Amino acid sequence: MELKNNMSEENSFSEVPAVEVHPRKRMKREDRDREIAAAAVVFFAEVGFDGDTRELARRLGVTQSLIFRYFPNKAALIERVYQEVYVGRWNPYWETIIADRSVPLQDRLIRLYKDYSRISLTYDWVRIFMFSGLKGEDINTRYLKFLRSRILEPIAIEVRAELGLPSPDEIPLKMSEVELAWGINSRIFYLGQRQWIFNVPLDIDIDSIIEHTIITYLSGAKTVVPMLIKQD
Amino acid sequence: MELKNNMSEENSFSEVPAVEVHPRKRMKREDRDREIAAAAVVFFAEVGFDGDTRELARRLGVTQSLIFRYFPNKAALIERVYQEVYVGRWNPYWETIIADRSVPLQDRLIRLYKDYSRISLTYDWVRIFMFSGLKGEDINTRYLKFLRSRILEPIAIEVRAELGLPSPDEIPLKMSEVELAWGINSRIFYLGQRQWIFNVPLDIDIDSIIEHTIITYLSGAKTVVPMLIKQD
DNA sequence: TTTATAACTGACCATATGATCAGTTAAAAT
DNA sequence: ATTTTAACTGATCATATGGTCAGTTATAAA
Repeated sequence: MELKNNMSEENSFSEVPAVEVHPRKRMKREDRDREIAAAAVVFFAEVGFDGDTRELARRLGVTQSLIFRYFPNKAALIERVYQEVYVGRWNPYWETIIADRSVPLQDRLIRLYKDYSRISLTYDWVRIFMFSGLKGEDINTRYLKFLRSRILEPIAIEVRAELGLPSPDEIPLKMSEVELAWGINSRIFYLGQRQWIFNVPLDIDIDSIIEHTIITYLSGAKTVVPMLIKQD
Repeated sequence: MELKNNMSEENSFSEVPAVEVHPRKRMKREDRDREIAAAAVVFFAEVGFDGDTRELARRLGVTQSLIFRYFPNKAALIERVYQEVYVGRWNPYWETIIADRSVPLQDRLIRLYKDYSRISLTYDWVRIFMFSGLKGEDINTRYLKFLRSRILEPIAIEVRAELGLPSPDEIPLKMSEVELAWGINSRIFYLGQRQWIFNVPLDIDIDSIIEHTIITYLSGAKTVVPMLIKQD
């Protein structure tokens, strides 16, 4: 098997110009804007939000003052990075997979998390997420609340159905059932942290781990959830 | 129930003086040294290692220059913080709990992780761990390798015994079995991150979550591990 | 080819921060 | 009470960094 040489495609059209260091000198406002934003994501993911704007400019092959002609101040640039990463990379498709009862639940969850991990186990994503969290930004809080309502609670509901237990209309979802679903996400996210933050390699491939995680979760849910919904 | 007024104990002896802002002016070298180190842990946990030494000094009620009479430079102070947090808080007792087969495995694991979480789900611990990881320090890598050999592999071995499967002498531990045990830690650690970094409150108490986590893990292991050790 | 537009630069400012050191003073030794 | 020790301060330096702005120049319109 040989790698396709995509160098030959260089002069093809592209909506978002890749972050090249030696392109033409002057760019259209919109293009340069996107270029700076994209480079900022990578740069801040690497060094954190205390990263020097001069260094960012150097990587872009541009003066530092130019950055401040596109963004009023550093905070605005960081805000833009959040938009790119948190808002821009969410895929509504994930929400639809979960409820599709024509597919076995185990398969749905595996498919969901394999796809989700392609975004959220990225170097950029994992590190930006941690840097912004540690900075005390509330965007993380909002993201996780969103995740809870769009992914975790739906999963807990499907588990009820799968196990032939009463629907949430009859017995409302317990917090502990949702907590159990957090377990999946924590597992996945930790993989990203090991890879991109702690530098501890994963010994087996991510897709296998995801499969085991889902199987473990469902297996555990079968044991634990019936107990949980009986408690007052 | 009333709060005990411990103000009256103020002039009692104490080995390590608490971080008081208005104690006597001059301290013995050893005491001040410990005081600075302790304050540095809290301070850097809060704001990160880019935190200003002047601000740290202000919190100690001391001049900034004093800090540099106790530590040659900021890097040395940070190194000291690592010692306090990583080395100083490890409890060898954890390693002994696991192998005590007079107690059911489930109980051992629950006891282990309840105790472990009292340290590693601390505001200071969780945040220092992330800040140092993001800074690229290899102490995190070393810590996790240590954790793997002292906690996770032993757990995987006990699971083998519990399930009546061949011992590691006969069939060596698979990476995937250890990966499964990582699942427990990832779950626990994520709780800490939600609390102390992402500001997403835990809806139920940590001890319950730990119990569910262990039950889920063992339940999943029963399903998955026999599969794993059969693969080539 | 000339003109008009706006992308871009270079020099500069104000402030923040790690680090140094000569000198001060509380507290222990005499 | 006096001397000695060492904990501590205050002023200062060098550099790094966010941000500004007058002026330059590539590029497209005329």
